[in-house]
Amino acid sequence: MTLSKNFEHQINEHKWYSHWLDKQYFKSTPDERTPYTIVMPPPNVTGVLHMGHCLNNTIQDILIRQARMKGFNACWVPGTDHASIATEAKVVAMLRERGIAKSSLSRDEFLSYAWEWKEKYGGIILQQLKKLGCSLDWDRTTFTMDKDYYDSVINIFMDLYKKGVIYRGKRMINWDVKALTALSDEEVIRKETRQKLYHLNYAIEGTNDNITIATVRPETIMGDTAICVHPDDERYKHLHGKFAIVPLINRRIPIIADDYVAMDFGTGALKVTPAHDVNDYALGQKHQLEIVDIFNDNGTLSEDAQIYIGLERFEVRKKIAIELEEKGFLIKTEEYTSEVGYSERTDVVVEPRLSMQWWLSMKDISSPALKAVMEEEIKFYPPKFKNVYRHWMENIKDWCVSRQLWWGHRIPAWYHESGKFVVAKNEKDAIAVFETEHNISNAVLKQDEDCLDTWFSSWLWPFEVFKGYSNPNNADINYYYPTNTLVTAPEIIFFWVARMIMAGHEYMDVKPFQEVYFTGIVRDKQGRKMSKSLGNSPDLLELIDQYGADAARFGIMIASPAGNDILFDETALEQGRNFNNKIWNALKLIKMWEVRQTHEHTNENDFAINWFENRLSEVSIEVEQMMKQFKLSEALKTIYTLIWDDFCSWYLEWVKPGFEQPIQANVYNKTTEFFTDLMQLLHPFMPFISEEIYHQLDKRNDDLCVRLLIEKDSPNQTQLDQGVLLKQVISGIRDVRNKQQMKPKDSIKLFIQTEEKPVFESLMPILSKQVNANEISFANDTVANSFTSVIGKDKFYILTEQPIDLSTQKSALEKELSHLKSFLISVEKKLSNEKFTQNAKQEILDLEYKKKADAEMKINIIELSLKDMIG
RNA sequence: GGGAGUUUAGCUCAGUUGGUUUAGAGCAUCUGCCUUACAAGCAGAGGGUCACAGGUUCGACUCCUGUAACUCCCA
Repeated sequence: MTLSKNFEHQINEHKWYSHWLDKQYFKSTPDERTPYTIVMPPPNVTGVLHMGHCLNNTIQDILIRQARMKGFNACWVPGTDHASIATEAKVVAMLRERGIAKSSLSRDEFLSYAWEWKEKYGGIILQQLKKLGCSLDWDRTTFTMDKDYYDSVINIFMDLYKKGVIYRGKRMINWDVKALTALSDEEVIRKETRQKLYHLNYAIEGTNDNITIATVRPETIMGDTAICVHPDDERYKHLHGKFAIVPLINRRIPIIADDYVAMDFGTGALKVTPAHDVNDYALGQKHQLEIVDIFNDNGTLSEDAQIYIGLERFEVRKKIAIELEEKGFLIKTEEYTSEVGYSERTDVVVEPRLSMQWWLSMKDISSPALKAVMEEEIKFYPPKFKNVYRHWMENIKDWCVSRQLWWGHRIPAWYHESGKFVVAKNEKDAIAVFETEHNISNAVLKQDEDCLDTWFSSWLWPFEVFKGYSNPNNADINYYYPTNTLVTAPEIIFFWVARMIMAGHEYMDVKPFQEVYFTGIVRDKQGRKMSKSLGNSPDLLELIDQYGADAARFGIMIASPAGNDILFDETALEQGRNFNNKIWNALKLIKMWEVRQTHEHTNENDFAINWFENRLSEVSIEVEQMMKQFKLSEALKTIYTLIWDDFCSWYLEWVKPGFEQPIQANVYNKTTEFFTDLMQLLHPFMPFISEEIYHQLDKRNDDLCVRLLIEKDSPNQTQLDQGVLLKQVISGIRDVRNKQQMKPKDSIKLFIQTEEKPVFESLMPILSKQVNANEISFANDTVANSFTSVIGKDKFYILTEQPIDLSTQKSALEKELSHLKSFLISVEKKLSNEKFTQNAKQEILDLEYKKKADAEMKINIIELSLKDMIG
């Protein structure tokens, strides 16, 4: 069978993924083996695959595939998140396109559209993950609104309510005036925004005096209920206890003093609007100020504003500024840049607002979760995130769990027209409880219209995918939980990771995972975060089509050091594709040998085989170590070098027979064995090509995907050192050849002056092949009319037909000599320093003496050579 | 304003408790090669006063202090 020119990724990806599925290699059920479990961070149900998912899921697949090959019962659970805000926003937009307003629909009608949308577009992303080669147990696919999952979310809400940690309260929240919902602090994006700072005059009651305040929100003056100054501010001391008059509406408000005010900002006088600013609210509470809410839900002004009723807030800002100026209240404006909060979902400016919401008290529930991480019961990689986590957990605030949305888990609270309410699983229960509690009959109750925050369902993920709460102590949860590794983005450390740890401790009494690996954030070449709005996120599926899934995996992994952001560059994928090509060509070479085997046996390839065997052990052990520390990028680099340089560039060249010459059968067999081992090392990173090569190399009854990794013995250091020496000598001599502009076809005669003849004897067959020497022998002295090269402690004389130009040689030797001399001086200086010889450890001292001796010897050799040249 | 982090070759990064032949990779660059698996390749080379300024030490990329720039989180 002839092999294609290059690795055909499209055919092979499809072929192998379906084969793996047919064989059910990704399916996991509890058995006697030790489990290795990962739950996938569920992407938004209507999401599409982007670079962040690619990175995240490639890492998980590498870990899972490696675990599978190491004999663990590997289980990787897929699923999707209902993503209440994001999905509802998409459904609303879709309906709007069809000319349907959400407000014209009943809740049930809206939800049927939403489910329709979910059935149509939901889970596309999971299909896309198959293209990447992800080895997920598809039978376990979970959705956060599956029946059991939904019930668990509701039950947990009721349980926490019973425990008294869920409460209802009017609090300052972040209000999204477009989505008409409350946002958690984490859903608010702060952006540097250019604004105007307006200086406004408020008249002091009963005087002709004024006080000037500075504000960026002149449209909120109708909500002002005080003016605040610093108690020590000399400029305003005379005004303490007096009253000011709000312009345009003429409300009388007190002038209060509080050291919260910064004297050096603006005018040092602050207008206080408790209904529309978090800090003002706190100030209002402290000084018992009146609260005047001047906004409607949608960001227009309410009747309480008295003026500009029904107009939009930013429009009012413009208009009121003009009116204030016309009426003489506006003193001046200045440019001012500060951070303003925007909704993560709708990108509108967030309105701080007082609202009745459901809250979860975090103090008690969070303390075991803090402890678990600080005491490394759960390990974070990289560990720097421990600090971030601690800082947040120690300053944790209560969690606003309600959202003014329909798509999600509906809050199980039921209200009576009297305003009293009960929390219950369904209407029947609610009525029963309510009637008993309040001793009435025929109560009519209405369920809360709001939904729970998405994270209030995803914090159950690690156990509820195994139905650990809905069906306690089932076989799966007992076997797979706690899971092993969580791979996620650092951005959601608080949203999700921290809360999963809390839920795990609260409901399973155990941590949800052993370790968390935080990936970097994928950025573009300019370092910008990839996002839809910037349009700088490449189409991953197109890239996979173009370069292949293995190349995409390679490209994203090679550039992603543990915990650092990765700058995505398409050339990395090209590198991955080239790597595929290299591997493929090595296969082609070996397949050419297959048909030309001889059972004649010589030992001229023994060195190459021994060396590579040791090199393979060395690297296998290194890779194993790196993987344990999540140095995946380094592990991949190491394997890449082993395959490209050590295997292809060195080993294969060393054992390669001459043109159309046969290869010894034992060499051929060893070579395919090595290649197999290499593919096994590579498999977790690049599953498709490695599986294909595995089957190309030999007739197999099994698949690489599930082949068990055999632990390697530790390598023989002498063999490895000799390999290094051989490579150095080959490169050194090739360098001379290059510098002398010898053609590859020009052969040379080589003389070696060494104290280690036996070593070089075993290297000779390879050496002659690699530097094109038709004759190699040992010399005890200088060889006339030759080029000299000093490599390590040995001297090489190269004899050619070509006329000799010694000048380049000479200057090279002189350069080397001066380098060695200054090196020697620095070593000698160190050694003559008494304090050094007294304090340094013996092994350090020995090393310095060795450095000195080596340098002296090399200097000696080079000086002799130079002398010969002159002579 | 508070906290965390980063700064090593043109780019992306390694560099383990201070000492490993006066700092290592990959990519890019340069030189020479269509050599028989691979030009998506082969052979070789050049390139860094380790952000800056001090300090501790026999010895600092590594530890300490300060400065600067950038990044992230929180007010």
